[in-house]
Amino acid sequence: MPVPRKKQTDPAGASPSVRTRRIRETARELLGYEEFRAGQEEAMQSVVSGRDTLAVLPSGAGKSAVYQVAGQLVDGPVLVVSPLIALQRDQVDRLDELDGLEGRAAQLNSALSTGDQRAALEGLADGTVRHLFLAPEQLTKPDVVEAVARARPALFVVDEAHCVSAWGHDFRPDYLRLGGVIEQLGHPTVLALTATAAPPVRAEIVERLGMRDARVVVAGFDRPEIRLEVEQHADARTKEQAVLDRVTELVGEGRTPGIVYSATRKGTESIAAELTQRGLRVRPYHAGLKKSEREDTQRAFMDDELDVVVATTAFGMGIDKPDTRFVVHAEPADSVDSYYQEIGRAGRDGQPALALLVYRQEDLGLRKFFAAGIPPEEELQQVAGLVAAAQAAGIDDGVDVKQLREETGRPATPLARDLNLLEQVSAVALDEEGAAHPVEGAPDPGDAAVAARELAEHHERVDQSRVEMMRGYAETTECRRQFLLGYFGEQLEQPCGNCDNCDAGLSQEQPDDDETPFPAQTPVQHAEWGPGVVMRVEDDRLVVLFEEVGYKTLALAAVLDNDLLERRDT
DNA sequence: CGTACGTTGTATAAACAACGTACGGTGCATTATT
Repeated sequence: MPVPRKKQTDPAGASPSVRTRRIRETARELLGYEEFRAGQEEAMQSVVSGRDTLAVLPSGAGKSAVYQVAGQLVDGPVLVVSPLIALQRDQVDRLDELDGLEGRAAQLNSALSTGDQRAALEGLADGTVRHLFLAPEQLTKPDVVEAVARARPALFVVDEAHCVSAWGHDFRPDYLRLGGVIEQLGHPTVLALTATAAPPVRAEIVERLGMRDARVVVAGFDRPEIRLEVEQHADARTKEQAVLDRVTELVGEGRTPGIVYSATRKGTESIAAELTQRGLRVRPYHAGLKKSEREDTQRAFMDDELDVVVATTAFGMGIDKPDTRFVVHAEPADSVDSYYQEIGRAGRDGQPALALLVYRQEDLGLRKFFAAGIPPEEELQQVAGLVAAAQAAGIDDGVDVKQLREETGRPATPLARDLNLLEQVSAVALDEEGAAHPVEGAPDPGDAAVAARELAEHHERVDQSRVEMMRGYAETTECRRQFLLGYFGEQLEQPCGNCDNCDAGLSQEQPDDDETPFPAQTPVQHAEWGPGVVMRVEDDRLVVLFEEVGYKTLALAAVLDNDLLERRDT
């Protein structure tokens, strides 16, 4: 039986000063906070006042505290969408340790017995569960959505919200369905949390989640304690040798532990083997290893039993070891966003740390390959056709991924991606249960497939341009920190003095706004590429982020000589 | 997109080019067997 909910005592209209007091009291009582870190209180204020909020807070800045505290002050349970089961478990454990919250947090995922899954939803219904953690995939199940809706959640949290943008398009398409779920739940207050999101990623999160009048809180991005270095190599063998030598040297100096990122599973194995040979305490880590092995490696890393973990991107989210002293990349990341996320795992204790990229231009090729992925037009046409056919056959329930899987023999993930694409070009409509229905006036399946493919091509262009920005970072001759911060829309006035380019005396001061025709953040228009925003100004080059084609680097002389850019009013 | 690795072709033969092909990351949930 649902317990009648308490009358709301702190309506959205409560005065800011009352809110401030209650937030501070709760933070002190619950977490022992005497003061807040940058952005925390502002985000809590915004959420408690009932406003949709995107908080971009640096790693380790206590993002969870925002929903832990705000969750106590809102009128209803809190749903937390979290990408990994391991993360859900950690968060539940952490909440369990807090005074007065024992047993009030639960997770819902396939690692639980059916009995425990049912218990979680029952706890939500009777009010004993205050925080429920789940992955987006759970919210495609009608009975889960129904149970959640009945509990009338007051706050819908999307943790690691950059996943919406990074994974939604293909890898985990259910991330794109969250906006619909939020609507179906009557639009509780939405809180999106992430450590790393460049301006276009922020915009995409807000749009995809259907956030209304979103308050965007961005706290200081800079991590001055992380020294930035790039070592260039032409030859593959020399490059691997450099990785081994630099890591051995760091470990020899006692600057441990560290993480080495490699783009492939094979790479992690071979680097780990070589380093072991040199007497280092090393283990590889990637998604192809046994679960028990992965867990033990992570535990060993946390318990200081290892000098180095050599890993693919599988090692990351949820790893919080503040005294990590270095992050070395044997290959570039697929974007500056990912790179910053990965190096951000070093030096969280505020002590000096090193982020070293050992770079070969050719290694970007693998990233470009991963960034490519346009579904075949025939497949899109077939899916669109099957949806239309179901209508013609008088089946009113629509077509869901399960049926499509049976009829096409294809795996669920690409089919869900296809439906997302077709929905975005208004060829089908997805209902609350994720089933596809034909749309009135929809293009025929052939035209729909063409439009959907074009949309996928657009994503691919943008993703490829993000890889190009990674090249930009690796190859820039100016201050690397200015480059990184500029990418995230923050300007650093002076060269940082803590990167290899600054040491070499290559860095220059950013030109003043009146010294350059297109200062950073200027909205511009390009004849071919359309509207964009200047992200970065170098001596003789501009980096512009275009809405349609992503990041482009332009020679300033060519821009001026040929009038390539116009200022745009916003 | 780039690399590793296997096959073909060359034609005093062995070694080596030239070509073709397969492969590469992230996790949820679900299902069928032990």
